[in-house]
Amino acid sequence: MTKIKTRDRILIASLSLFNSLGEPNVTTLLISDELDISPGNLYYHFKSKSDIVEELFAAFEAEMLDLLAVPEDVDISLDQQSFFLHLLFEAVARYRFLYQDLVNVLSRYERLQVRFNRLLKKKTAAFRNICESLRRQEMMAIEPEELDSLCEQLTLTACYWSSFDTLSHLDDRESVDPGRGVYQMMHLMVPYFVPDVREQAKLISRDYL
Amino acid sequence: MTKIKTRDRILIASLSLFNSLGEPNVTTLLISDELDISPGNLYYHFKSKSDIVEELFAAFEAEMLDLLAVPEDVDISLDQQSFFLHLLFEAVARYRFLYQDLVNVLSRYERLQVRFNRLLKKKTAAFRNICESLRRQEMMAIEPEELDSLCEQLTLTACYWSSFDTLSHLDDRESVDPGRGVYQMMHLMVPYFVPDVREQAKLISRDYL
DNA sequence: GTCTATAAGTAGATAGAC
DNA sequence: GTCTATCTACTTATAGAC
Repeated sequence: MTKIKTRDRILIASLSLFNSLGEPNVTTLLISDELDISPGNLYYHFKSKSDIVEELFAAFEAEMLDLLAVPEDVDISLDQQSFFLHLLFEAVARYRFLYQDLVNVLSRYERLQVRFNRLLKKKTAAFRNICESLRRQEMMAIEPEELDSLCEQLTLTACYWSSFDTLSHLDDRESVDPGRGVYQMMHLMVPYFVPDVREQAKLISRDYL
Repeated sequence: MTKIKTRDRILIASLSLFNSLGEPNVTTLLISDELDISPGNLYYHFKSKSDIVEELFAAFEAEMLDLLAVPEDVDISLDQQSFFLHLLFEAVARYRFLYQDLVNVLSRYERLQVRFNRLLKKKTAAFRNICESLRRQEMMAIEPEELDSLCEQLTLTACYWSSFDTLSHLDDRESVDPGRGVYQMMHLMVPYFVPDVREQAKLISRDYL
């Protein structure tokens, strides 16, 4: 029986509530209620609600920066690539409250805007790295203009897939399955793979359905 | 000098404020302030804030249903298709407040959920119609599995492009250029066009940059 | 560290005069 | 139709006892 510190319990409960109800709909009172602690106690650990949000964002940011540190000039296999996508979608899903009401959240916590944008840029850059690696290995054939468009599209999809997916079942917002997202991302790249690789990629992608 | 009724002025101002500040950040007081009328006056015309939101949604819904009534079994040209996309992005941009904080808005105005989902389904169906028309004309070559994935991707992009685009410049949220969105949508389809059409589509798409 | 009590501010909405 | 004044409810945050 490990005893989790109250401070951490607050973070965990907040993340869970934010994800299922949307950050703007979660009050500090609701968080403390959920944990059976007093609101005063919550404010002993965090001087404001925005501190909680910012600390959760920092955790997300750290995870993403770690994940997105894709080395250049390395040969990436299809399996590594789909695994990367899987981890990416998993991380986004765990902090999906950020994306569900993105404009609202970013406008109320202005300090996050720059950092969020930096993550977006890194994401696009990571996709570009991957595509260029695949091209060097002659697995992918794509023109520069198409590559730009594809990488933007991959970034957009990485951001919004899970929100888009939850739209279909807004009633139960607890569970999110990252699989369809990975499938969709793979299928964005499929047309640009050379024929052999294309079939292989389709096979891999189907595992994610 | 036409005199616009106060009721309509409220709708217009609300839409504008919702789009630029995000619906949750716009209070009824702010709306009445913007119009130099009293909050009481606003509540004379609308019995609640949600009435304003729902009336704006109804207008959006009507526009979309009109636009999405794509006839089946009709030959669609590339130009018609890109024009359709243009109109679609324009409509979405004009009501972008709905998409910017979609989960939040739909969870606070529950009655909109079903209707929004219906629009989403119609959107996907419209894209499917278009693609199948292009396939019948032998302009597009695509397998069933790819078609499913493509139509979903088109729907996702139609929903979120303008939100995604505003992320880059969150400071000035007044103007939104639908062009890039159309370009991006065209480029999703480009790989599936037959070679001749592909070049033509690329040319058309560049006009939207 | 945790509680209770409460302050301070803001939102949506109503009542009643003009 | 429009205004002023006001109510109620809720949210964030603080003070001070245990």
